[in-house]
Amino acid sequence: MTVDATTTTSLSDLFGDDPVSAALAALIRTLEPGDKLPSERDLAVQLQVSRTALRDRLGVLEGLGVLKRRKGSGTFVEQLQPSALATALNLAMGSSHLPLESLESVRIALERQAAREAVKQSDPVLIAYMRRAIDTMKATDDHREVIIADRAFHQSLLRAAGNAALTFFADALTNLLQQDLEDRSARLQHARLSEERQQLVIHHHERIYEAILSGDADLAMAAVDAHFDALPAS
Amino acid sequence: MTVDATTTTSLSDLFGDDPVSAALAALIRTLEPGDKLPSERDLAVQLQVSRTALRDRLGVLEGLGVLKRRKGSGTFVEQLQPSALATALNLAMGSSHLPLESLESVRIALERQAAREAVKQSDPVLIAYMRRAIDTMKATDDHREVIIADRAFHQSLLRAAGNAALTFFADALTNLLQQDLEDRSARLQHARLSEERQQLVIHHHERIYEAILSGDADLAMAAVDAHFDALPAS
DNA sequence: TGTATAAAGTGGTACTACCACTATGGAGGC
DNA sequence: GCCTCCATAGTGGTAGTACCACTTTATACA
Repeated sequence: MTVDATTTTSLSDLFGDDPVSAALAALIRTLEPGDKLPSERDLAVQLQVSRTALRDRLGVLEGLGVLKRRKGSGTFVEQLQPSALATALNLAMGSSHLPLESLESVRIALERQAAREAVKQSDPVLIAYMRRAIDTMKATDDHREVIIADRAFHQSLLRAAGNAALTFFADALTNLLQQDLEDRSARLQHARLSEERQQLVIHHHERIYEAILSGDADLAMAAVDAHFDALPAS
Repeated sequence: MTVDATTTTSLSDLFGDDPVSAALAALIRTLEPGDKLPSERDLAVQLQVSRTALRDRLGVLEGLGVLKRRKGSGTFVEQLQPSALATALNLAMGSSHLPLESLESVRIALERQAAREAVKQSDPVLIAYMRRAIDTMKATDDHREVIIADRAFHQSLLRAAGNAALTFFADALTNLLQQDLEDRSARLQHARLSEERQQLVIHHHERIYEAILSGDADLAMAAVDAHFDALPAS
């Protein structure tokens, strides 16, 4: 990554004038997800701060989603988890801003882009997952399986783009929107699609799938838009 | 996904079986951004935990970006800050995953969506900001002002959508990409646009602006795509 | 060789004392 | 009456200790 020697700048900028957080950030940069950090006691000595202060920063970094402390085991570098972002967004939604519709709009934007990049990527294996999700939905009429297949299709679409950031944000939003759904209708039967509606969904998915196969990025994006325009919150 | 009926509430799910975090989350939900939380000493008594444990959770929530502790003043509910997300993403980038290009691709997706919604929103005041940014870039040849005007245009476009989530994510990405730029070329003169290139940017901005004014959402999105296709990382 | 148990190591909590900073309000001057 | 200054109470931040609960590892035993 950054090799310039003068890099006191951006690191300290990230955490203001806090040298401990900056040192931790630098340490994390040298590690891979899954790696274990030194013990809090060792790290406190190494950074010349008390364990109390160290733990405070570790907590912040855990909140950011880049660390995970496991009781009895140690502290590990986490692959940034979409769920962490979802948690933050969930709290933000409660505090009035970030309305639900605006989040759904972001999700549409991400899927539209995913369709575009899936065309360029053109990975037959990943695209095959989309095919299978469509076929699954065609084959069943159990409303739970239908919903699962629906989600599988959209998830496959995102994966087919082969874009880590796209997947990350989309997962976070899915996570969040699902949390919200469970909140509002805990027991209310998962809104089951009518037979007619289900056929419409399949039709739209087919169109998206075929557009991606055809190699026409604009057509693929249009197909995604048509899907969400016709079936909001699908 | 897990559909267990035992879902007491999503609150407890959010923080596992940690009652302290759940209680804090519930408290935060009842407050507005800017509101002050009880002092740590009071809150610790109220939640029946030590100040140590309480501070640990407060640190996590601060990392999530929903709280801000100010020395000497108190702890306040924050409007979820894009910069917090940017910090997390920045660390994630260092850890190999989430490559820069994938993040830029998300930004494009968001701006494309912004153009689409700006058409629907059609707020003359917000659109006027775009106009002004274009005119500013036309009028100056100072490379710093050009860059500022460029950013102003894109920011105006995002704002014109009138979509909080869109703005939030875009700001986070802008924040992040800018941090990264400063990292790599700290002293390297801000890549100044050639005269030719500047004219091209202006042309593209004009096309986006006019498309939004015309009310054609598809045209607006196409204009955004044309912009980024011709001028990556602009 | 395999299993059970002990030991070492880890993060989590509690409590205390103190520091540095901020805001508040009252005393003094104008 | 009004403003300035400053002591003071209140706040988050840090340090250090001791201990707990859990996990992992090493050891002893069968």
